[in-house]
Amino acid sequence: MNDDPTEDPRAAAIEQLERFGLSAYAARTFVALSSLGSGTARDVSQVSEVPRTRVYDAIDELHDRGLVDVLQSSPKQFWAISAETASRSFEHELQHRTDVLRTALNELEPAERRAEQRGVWTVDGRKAVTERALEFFSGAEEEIVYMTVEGLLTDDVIDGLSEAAKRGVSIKLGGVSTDVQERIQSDIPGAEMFESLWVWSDTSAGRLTMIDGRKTLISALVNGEDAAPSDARSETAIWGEGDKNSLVVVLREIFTWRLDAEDPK
Amino acid sequence: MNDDPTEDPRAAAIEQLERFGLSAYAARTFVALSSLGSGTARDVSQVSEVPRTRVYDAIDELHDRGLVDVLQSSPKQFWAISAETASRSFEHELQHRTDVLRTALNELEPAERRAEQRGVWTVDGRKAVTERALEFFSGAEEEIVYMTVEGLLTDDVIDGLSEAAKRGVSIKLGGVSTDVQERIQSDIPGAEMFESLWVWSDTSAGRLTMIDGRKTLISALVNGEDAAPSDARSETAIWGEGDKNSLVVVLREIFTWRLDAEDPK
DNA sequence: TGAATCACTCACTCGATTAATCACAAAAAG
DNA sequence: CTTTTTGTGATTAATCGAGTGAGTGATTCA
Repeated sequence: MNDDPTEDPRAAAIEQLERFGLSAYAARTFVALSSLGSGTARDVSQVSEVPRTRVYDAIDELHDRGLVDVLQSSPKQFWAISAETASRSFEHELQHRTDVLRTALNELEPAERRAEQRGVWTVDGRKAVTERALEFFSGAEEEIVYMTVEGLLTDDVIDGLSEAAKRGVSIKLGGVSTDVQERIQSDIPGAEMFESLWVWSDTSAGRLTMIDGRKTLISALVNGEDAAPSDARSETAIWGEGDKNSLVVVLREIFTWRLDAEDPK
Repeated sequence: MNDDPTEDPRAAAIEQLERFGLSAYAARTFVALSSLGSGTARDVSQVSEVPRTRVYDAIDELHDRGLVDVLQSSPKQFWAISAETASRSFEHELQHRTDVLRTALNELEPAERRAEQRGVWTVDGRKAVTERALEFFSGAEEEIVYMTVEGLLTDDVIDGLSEAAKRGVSIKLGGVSTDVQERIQSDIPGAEMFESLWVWSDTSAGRLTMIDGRKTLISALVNGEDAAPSDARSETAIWGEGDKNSLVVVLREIFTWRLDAEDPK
């Protein structure tokens, strides 16, 4: 995947257009026309490497989508709408489609989702794990304990915690270096800090959180299968829910013991 | 296409998920799991009509995307993230991807886009035509003449005109029935109304606009190839740009003649 | 006016992706 | 211990789209 559009804008644009549902020819044709402004099938074919005879189909596709206008002459001339207009057009369409998806999924979602869970679920990938943690935060009612290595206390996590704090949830944060604590104190006024419970600098340590004493998530940083020793470490996590959930029971034991020891009421 | 997600939410959700890049199996599996909350491969297979042996691959795909968590037991249990979380996830991803597309296209776009155009370009489809008209509006510097049948004076058009008016562009509006004029006067304070230049109620009439006397667009309402006599009439338009553009020349003649006659300075 | 080039449409082949089926080993259940 | 169920892997079938080529009509240049 090409994530940096400034490096190879051509390839990046083509990739996105294809993934947005355009055919390969249509995508390359549009990109060619975008940099050309306007031109004939021949022009397009030369810069896009699309067979000239197929440019016409591609143009049809683009014209149907409103991305290209056609000048009826011989040879035909094609004109691409501006980058801004095209982007807005896709933005609107996709926004609309996510709305459709949202209402459809809400429509079929069962009223009650899992009250008590036995066993331990797995989540992989940093994004997914963060997402799950945030979801847990938003369901918190009384207390959130969150212990983490530095790198995983990202802005969205802080936002989530601060949201919960505003609702009156008490926040207990562990594993935060002293120099970052200042900032946290301003972002999440009520947050209570505590020292790491163990040697948290262990290379594979990730995060560990407990919500209202009945929902927990614990993660570790791992190197992907491709044993690249780079710092592109992904994250894998397990979580459990419910008062009698085994993972919850164990972690609750540890947490209450340590927290009480540190902060004796 | 299924545009009404409340009618058949299953089909609507599946379609969107597929178009967002999931395989057919993965889409149907996720939808099944969403309505189930959680379940085994067998459960999923029964409600989704996905072959049981293929559910596992589908789950892999979904797990990689962070849409499904897996409980390692026998039989394995699968759990779908909530409708809201899933929708947000897609929303973020697509937002990011349109941003990538936008910067990539801007990167490629030539500095100067067509100064003078010979010939007449075509645009089809109401959305595309409106889009083009709005683009023209945003490029206006002095004057916009816009003549239209009632149905085509939509909110986005009014917004576009009002934006231009704020920049100091003078607006001349034609074909607006007296009862709607009131509202226009409040939305676009400086707008100047004029009577239709001809029998504008002609069934196939669409809209007609001229920007700064050097850019014009004229449209007609047409029935699609599928000769359904319903009111689902689409729109087809032609436009031209440049002082010497033939379409521009002709329309400018008509407009200045009629406008001067009506509004003698 | 005629020849030659060019533009466009249409029909077809090939290859890749993916849906779908089947066979088999491992694990639970009775 | 037998029987059913679960999970993995391999294999086939079908679908879609990229790529190619033939053929017709238009345009240009001699």
